[in-house]
Amino acid sequence: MRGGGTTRERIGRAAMRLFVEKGVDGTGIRDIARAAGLSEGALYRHYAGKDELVWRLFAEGFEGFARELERLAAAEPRLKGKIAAMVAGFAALFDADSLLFRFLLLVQHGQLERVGPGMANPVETVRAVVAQGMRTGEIPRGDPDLAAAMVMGIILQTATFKAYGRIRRPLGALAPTLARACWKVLKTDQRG
Amino acid sequence: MRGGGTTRERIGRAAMRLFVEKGVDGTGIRDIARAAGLSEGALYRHYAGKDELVWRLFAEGFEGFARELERLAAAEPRLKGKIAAMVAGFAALFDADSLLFRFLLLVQHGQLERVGPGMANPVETVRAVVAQGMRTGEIPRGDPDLAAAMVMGIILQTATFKAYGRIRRPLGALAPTLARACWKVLKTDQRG
Amino acid sequence: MRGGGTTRERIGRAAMRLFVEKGVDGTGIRDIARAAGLSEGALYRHYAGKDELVWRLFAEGFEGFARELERLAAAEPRLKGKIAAMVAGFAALFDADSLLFRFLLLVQHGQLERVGPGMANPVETVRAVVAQGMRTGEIPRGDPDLAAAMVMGIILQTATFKAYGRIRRPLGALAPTLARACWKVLKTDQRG
Amino acid sequence: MRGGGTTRERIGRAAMRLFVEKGVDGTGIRDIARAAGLSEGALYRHYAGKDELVWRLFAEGFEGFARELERLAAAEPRLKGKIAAMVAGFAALFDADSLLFRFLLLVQHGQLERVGPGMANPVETVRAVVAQGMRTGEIPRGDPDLAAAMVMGIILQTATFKAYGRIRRPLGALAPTLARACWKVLKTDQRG
DNA sequence: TATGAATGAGTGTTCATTCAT
DNA sequence: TATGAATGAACACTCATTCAT
Repeated sequence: MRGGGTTRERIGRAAMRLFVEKGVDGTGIRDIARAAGLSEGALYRHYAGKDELVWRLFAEGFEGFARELERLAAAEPRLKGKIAAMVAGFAALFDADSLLFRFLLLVQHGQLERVGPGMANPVETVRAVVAQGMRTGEIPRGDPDLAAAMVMGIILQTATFKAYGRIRRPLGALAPTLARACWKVLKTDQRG
Repeated sequence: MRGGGTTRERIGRAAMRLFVEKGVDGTGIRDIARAAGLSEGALYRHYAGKDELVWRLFAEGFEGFARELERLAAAEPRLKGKIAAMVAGFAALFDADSLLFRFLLLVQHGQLERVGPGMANPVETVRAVVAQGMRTGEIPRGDPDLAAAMVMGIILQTATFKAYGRIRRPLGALAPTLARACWKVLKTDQRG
Repeated sequence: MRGGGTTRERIGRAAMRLFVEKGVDGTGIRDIARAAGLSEGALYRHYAGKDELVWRLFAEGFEGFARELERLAAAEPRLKGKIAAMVAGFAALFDADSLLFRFLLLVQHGQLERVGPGMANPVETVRAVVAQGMRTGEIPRGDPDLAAAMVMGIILQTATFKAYGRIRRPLGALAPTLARACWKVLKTDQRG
Repeated sequence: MRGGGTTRERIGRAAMRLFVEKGVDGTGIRDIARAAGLSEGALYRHYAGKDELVWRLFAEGFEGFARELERLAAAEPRLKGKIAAMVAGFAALFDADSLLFRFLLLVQHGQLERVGPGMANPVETVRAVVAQGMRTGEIPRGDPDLAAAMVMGIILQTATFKAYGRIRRPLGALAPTLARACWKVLKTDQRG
């Protein structure tokens, strides 16, 4: 077991890096095995197949992050604080593990249909927080999906620009600005 | 030449539909040829290959839409109007041709590196409008990329939610709300 | 198209020969393609896959032979003649195309479950002729499956010995002897 | 050592069952190891490899049964009795251990070339008994291989039908009928 | 003796592209 | 211009066997 962690983890990180660099379809089992330092056949001791590998990496990151978001939001009593905490959470994930963040962005559209209703989900978490804020009157009533979309868009598109190098500062440094922007958007009345 | 338009156009639309439905890598030349009503070999009379087909479809849509955005922004004298017009332009494209919009969203990350600096580009258009607004003092100074990211995010994530069925109204109906949200975000001071 | 017949037929004969020589599992698509003088990929233009190739070869031979047996039996008015004609039919198939005969013997156990009830079937043909003979009183009543088993066994085991080289004469020369043996077996009372 | 017998025997029985169910090529070492309750590597302490495992199972059953047949035939003074005893021996093996019988039927064609001339062999035993009967004048002279083929066919095809469920009674109950049929066949003059 | 990770050659199959017709 | 058979390299995956522990 060269490198840190278990063989399974080594495979996972190598795969994630390649997926982000070359795309999932552009990355072969051979590439992953070579990058992880073992043979193709050995890989199947640790993951049932390529689809399963992609799914496991996605599901673990997706659900883990969703739970972190839930925790952060729950620790704040009021909506404004919850939004700020969640934005900071997104930024922290990106800064701490931008590979994982970019991987999640990359593969989400192919994996979301496998996300069952019982699985923790960052989108649902944001939507739920926003919807609750509408019920408590902290923000104007409106379509919570639309509100969640705008908040998510502010965060994720900024992360995308960062990933492309259009933005140089760490997202953590931008989190207060992003949070303020999200808050203003949420305070906006959705009616004409 | 069954169906409207030239053979080349028929191929393009058939391919675009399949790419959106099954992904670019999940769609074979044979699928496209069958859907367009010709043989595999004949397809190569119209496009040099699969990569070229993807690129042409992307480049035409991308550049065409960028020029439309430029036109819409140029027709408005002041920043607020430019933003509203561009948001309405995004919404109109989605409502008029959601297949093209979703195709552009889908393949952009694989194609952006082929977009040269001389090519019209919606992202650059938005960025340029925002940067000009900062120079004229219509909005506070700050990082124009960050501002453009937030504006693009509000629009594109809403379109994504719409594509997933999370939002049911046509984007045209939401455009005023989205424009107002964008404007508030742009008016936000980026400094802590 | 080197060699006689269509490419599809060339593939079929090459495959059949290899299957008999090395077994179905021992024969790879690569072997078949090489023996048929084309590339692996091209083979899939003609057969959907290896299983399909085996099945088509089996089904065509199996059903074709069953119909020939039916025809031969139907041309004789009495049971003794039907049995003799069918035995001669088996022998003629072996002598004319021992490759096909041996192929059918080889793969039958893997393919019989795909043989639907609507498909002509040599075993059922023999069984039906025997059962009819029991009804007409030409042979003693008994279990028609047992009677058919003994008749088939006399024929097929002799063919097997011939295939192994234990028997040197062509089966056609042995057919009268085999038919006589079958007839004696059928005349035997199955009761203690 | 769970279950009866040695580990080696447990492996052998598990393998034999899987071979009959799924075919030799369709059964992997991992399947066998799992079914026998040990690991893949451990299996190699007991058998040199898969081919060796198949061969040992075949050779033991084949030779053991041949010797049993020899014993049964030797205990009878006259040909008719020898034939009846051997038929009963086949039936008894099938009824007592149909797994072994079906395994022998299944793999014989792949293994017969490894059967050396010094090895006891049911086919040779039957042939020798028949040939001796021809010499003693108990049955008409003729090709002993042809006679042996017909006798073997009557028995083995009936066993095959039994294995497929076409025949429901135990073979032991059919043995007298089969023996009578064999005897009639042997009494038949092979000349036109 | 037993384990199961690792190997490396092998499997059937797919695919973008070419080309004779 | 159109066809579709052919190519050849790639693909994900399986397997019998070995070996460090």
